[in-house]
Amino acid sequence: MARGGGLSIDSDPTGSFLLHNPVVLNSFPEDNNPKWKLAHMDGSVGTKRSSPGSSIPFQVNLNCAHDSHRSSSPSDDKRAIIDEMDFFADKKIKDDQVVSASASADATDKHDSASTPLLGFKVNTGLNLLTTNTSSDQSMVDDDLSTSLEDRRAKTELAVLQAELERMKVENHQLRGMLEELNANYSALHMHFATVMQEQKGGPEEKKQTGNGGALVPRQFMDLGLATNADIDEASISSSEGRSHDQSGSPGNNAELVSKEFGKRKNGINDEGLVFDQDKKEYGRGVEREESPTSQDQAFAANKTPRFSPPKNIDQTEATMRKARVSVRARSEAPMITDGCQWRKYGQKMAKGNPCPRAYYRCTMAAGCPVRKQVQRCAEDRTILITTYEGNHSHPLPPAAMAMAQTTSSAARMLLSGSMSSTDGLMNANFLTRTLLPCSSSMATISASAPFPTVTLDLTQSPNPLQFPRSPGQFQIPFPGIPQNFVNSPASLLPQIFGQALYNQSKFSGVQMSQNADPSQLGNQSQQTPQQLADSFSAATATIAADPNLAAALAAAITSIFGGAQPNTSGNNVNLTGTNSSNGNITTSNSNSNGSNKISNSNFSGN
DNA sequence: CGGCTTTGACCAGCGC
DNA sequence: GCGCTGGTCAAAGCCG
Repeated sequence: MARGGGLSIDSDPTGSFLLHNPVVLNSFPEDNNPKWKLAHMDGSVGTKRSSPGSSIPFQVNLNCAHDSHRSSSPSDDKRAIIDEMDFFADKKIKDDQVVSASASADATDKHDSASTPLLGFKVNTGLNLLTTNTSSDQSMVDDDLSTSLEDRRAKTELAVLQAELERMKVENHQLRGMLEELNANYSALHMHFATVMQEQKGGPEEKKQTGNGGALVPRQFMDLGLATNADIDEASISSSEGRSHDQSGSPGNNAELVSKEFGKRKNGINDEGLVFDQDKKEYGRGVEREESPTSQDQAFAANKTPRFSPPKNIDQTEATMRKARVSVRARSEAPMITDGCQWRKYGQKMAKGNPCPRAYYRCTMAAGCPVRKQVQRCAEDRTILITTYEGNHSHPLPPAAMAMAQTTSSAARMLLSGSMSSTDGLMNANFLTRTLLPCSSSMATISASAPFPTVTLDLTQSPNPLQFPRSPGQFQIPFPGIPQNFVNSPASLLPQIFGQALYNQSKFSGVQMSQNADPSQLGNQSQQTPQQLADSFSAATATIAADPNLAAALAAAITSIFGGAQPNTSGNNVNLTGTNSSNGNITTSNSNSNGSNKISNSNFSGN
């Protein structure tokens, strides 16, 4: 975390992430800049067709009006330039004028062949009215035609840039306003939730809600659904910091132990169902446990909206989530995808049916963090890296790590909340499909038949609505367009973008599910659980996320803002780290590892 | 020297 | 019960 650096995307202190981009637009002439790709992901970026020599790359277009030019070939530059100018000019200058103007400019420098004459043309068609030096421009015409054109172009560019800057400022203000409103709403909602909780209960829960210095601080999204447990976890860690971490027990399971006790205290649930015991293969019975006749099921029988029968369900979800897995498939040459967390490899095994070894990592950002991940290359396509996450972090996360944590947490919750609502895994998948489908192109797969509930987020698929499930019983949910080259990028920003998108959508799905389950519950505010409240708030976020123009900007900004509530996140900066940057990501040199316990002839140079 | 990786060993679950 | 497999442990070695 302290080793941040390398590739990063910074929001400004106010969290105006996307709108900050125009400032640096001219700094990345090539498309391999992550910022650039990021901007393209959400469809909010209109064009990247400016010639390298042009200094007017208006890539960021929140109006998303020029997407069609994204793939413009060089031959389309003429029209593309016209579109650029459409930012400020009245719509549609006649094409024939454009052609004639550009034809006369063929003799100019190749880099400027598109922009120079067109800009000059633009000046003549009135854009120059935006400048304050029109008269001087005209005087220059008398002296030297070429010099005049140059100056005109420069001044026009200046005017255009100034106008664009102004526009961006306005949009920035608007977005800031929206974010502030969202923030205020969130705080109000959180306060209301705390009040309700205090009214309903007292004692430990009350203390938990205000346990962080007594003040209610907006938590990051990831914690919303699990606020109580998360608080407990943090309290556990902080209270045990003084003593050495005892690995002789169940290593890394302070959180689980506390969670268990918390569960017992609150629910009186039998340990058998909720104990998270690493020594007993904590991932082995996730689904089965759901079916055991515990008090939870009785509650379910009495109340068909298990998600909202308060804390006990949250506990159960939490416990089950430790068994749920979120698998991310992405093309990457790197040994691991960058998720912002710090990992320590603790094992490597050959898995059946895959010549590539499977590496086991555990989060080392905090002693006792239960989160683990497995990294393995796909047997069929070794360019695909499969990373499987388990558990929830029991410690504050750096901004760069929050996205993936949110992703896994949300996906797991989404899956598990579905399984809690219905014993039919198909419903969950269909539900997920329904709720996540609207803006999608990458895919997610739910495996109901796995030993533990697993959500596979497949970012290797090209957008194709006709894709079929990879295997029976699996369902694929596309995700917002993530360019292939983006995923391929070793400095992939995938976690941030994807994580936020999924998170927002998953939250939204939670709301939908709640509505489907029992609409009457929604009217009863006083009985809302943290999950409900979080879902309600997140529904708004999801709605925003559905807007391709604002999704990325708001997602990043919201993440940065709420992430700022985390103790270890200074300010609202969002640092998206690339593969080579930081946050202590292990860059395992697994290329030297034969990596087999009992099979030693693998020369696979991956994880 | 501390942190990390490597890797053989161990354990538990599961199917036959 | 046995073998297979997945998951984890922990000693040894490496590295900065």
